[in-house]
Amino acid sequence: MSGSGPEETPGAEPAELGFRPLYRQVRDALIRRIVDGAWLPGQPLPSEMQLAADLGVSQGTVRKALDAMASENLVVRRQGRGTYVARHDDERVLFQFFKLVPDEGERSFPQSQVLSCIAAPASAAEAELLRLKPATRIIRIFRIRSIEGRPVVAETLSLPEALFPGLSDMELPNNLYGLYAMSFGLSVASTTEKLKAVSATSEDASALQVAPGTALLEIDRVAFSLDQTPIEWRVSLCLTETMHYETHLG
Amino acid sequence: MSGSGPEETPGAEPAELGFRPLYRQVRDALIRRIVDGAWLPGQPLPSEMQLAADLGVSQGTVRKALDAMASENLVVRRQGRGTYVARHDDERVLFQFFKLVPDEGERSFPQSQVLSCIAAPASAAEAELLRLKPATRIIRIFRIRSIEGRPVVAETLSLPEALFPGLSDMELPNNLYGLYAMSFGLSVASTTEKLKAVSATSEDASALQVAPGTALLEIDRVAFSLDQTPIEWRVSLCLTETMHYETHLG
DNA sequence: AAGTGGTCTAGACCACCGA
DNA sequence: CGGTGGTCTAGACCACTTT
Repeated sequence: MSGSGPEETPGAEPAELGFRPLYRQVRDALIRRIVDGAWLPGQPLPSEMQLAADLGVSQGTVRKALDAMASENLVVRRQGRGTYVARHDDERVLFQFFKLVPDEGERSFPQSQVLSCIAAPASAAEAELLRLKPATRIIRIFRIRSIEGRPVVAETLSLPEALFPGLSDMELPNNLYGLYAMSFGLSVASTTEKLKAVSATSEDASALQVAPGTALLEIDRVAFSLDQTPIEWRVSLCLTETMHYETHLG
Repeated sequence: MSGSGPEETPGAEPAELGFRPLYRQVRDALIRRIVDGAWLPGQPLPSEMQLAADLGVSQGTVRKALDAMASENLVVRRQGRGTYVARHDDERVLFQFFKLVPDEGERSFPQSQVLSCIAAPASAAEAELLRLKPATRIIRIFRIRSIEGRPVVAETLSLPEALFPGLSDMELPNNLYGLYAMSFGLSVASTTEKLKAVSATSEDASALQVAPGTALLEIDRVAFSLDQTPIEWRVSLCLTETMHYETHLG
C-alpha cells in the first residue's frame, strides 16, 4: 500500500458515503470476532503482525485499533506477552462498574441473596429501556446484597429472556456480569446510570431493615453489550450510611 | 534522529531512572506552558510542525502528546484549523463536570445566589482535603443554585485563599470554574466525587424550601488543577425530585 | 492555493517476558 | 534467545478550513 484511505486492497469497496478510518474498521472487525466468540475472554489475540497480515493492513493500523480497544477496556495489553480479551471477573467489575465503596476500609464485593427470579411479559418501561417489542418476555430478578452480613442494596433486574435462555433455572452468582459473559457470551461493555436520592417505602425499608423514610441512593442502570445492545436494566436502592458512590471526572 | 529513546538530542540527559516516554515528556512540557499562561484558553497552539521543531522531536511524537491531551480534554483539535487550549466556558463545564440533568427536557445551567462568602482558618477536614497546613486561611462560600426559579442545590465551597487572592471581594458568576481559569489562571482538570443520600436537616430544608427529612443527594467533590493540586472542595445538597445525576461507565 | 490536523505506512530500536 | 508490545521517526496522501 502506498499511502492512505480505505482503499488499495484489490477488490475493496470504492470509498462510499460515511467513511470510517481503516483503524476504526479494524477495531470493529476485531470486536465482531470477539462477540462471535473467535477469541474467548482471557485468551490472547494473535500478535499485531499476525493480525496485520490477516487483515491486509499495516502493523501500525492494527496497533491503533488495539490501543483504542485497550482504552475502552475491551482488551488488555501486556508488554512482552501479548494482547488479551478482557475478562469480566470480579476484580475487573469491582473497579469498572461497582462504584459503591465503604467510607472507611477496603472495598469489597457484596454477597447476594436472590429473593425471586421469574419470567414475565415486559412492562412498558422495561420494553422501552431494553428496546424490546411490547410484552416481550423478560426475566425479573429481585435480590438483596449484603456486606458483612448487613443488607446494603435492594436490587431489581430485568433481562430479555431471549438473550439469556435458561437463566431463570440457574444458580445465580454474586457477580452476574461474569455469568453473562461465561454462560451466554454477552459482555457488558458500557452502562448508563441515573442517580437519585429517594425515601424508603415500607417495602424498601423492610427489605433493608431500616426505618421507612430513610434516605436511599437509587441507581438506575442500563447495561449495554459490546455492540451497544441493551441487555440488562437494574434499579439498585442503596443504603449510604456507611458507604458512598465514588466517581472520578476529567 | 535514528530511531528511539529519550536520547539523541545533543545535550539531552542520559536516560536516567524512571524513564518517561518522549511523548509523555512533550505532553508535560506543553501542560507546563499552558499552566504558565504561554497560551491562554481558547487560543490556538502552534502547529504540530512548529512544536516539533521547537522541541526537537518528530511531528509524530508531538501528535501523540496532543492526542493524549485531547483525550484528557486539555486541548481541542479541529481539523484544518488547529489545536486550541480547552476553554472552561459554560458549554464545556456543563457536559464535563455538571452531571445533574432534568428527568425530562433539556439540560440547563442553574442560576446561583451567593448567601455568604467569607475568609476563615481552615477546619481540619478542609485542611486535609485541600492538602493545606492546619488553620491555613481559606475562603468559604455558601450559595443556592436554582433552575427556573426553583432552588435545587445548596452548596458549600472551600478554597485556599492563597490561590484565589481577592476572590472574596469579587462578583461571583454562575460558573465558578470559568472564573478560576479566567481570573486566577487555574483550570479544573479533574475531580473526585463521593455521592450519598441524606435526609435534609432543618437548615437544608429551609434553604431548599422543602420539608425537613426530605431525601437529598449529597455530592462531595474535590477539584484538581492541571498539576493535580486540590483547589476546591464543595459539598452540594441536591433535590432530585425532578432531576437526576447522570453518568456513563465503560 | 496553502496550511492544518487525520490517517496510513514502513522501518528502526527498546524493554519486557518466557523458554 | 526470539517474540511481544512500546516508542520514535519519516514521509506520504487525505479532508477540511481559510485565504
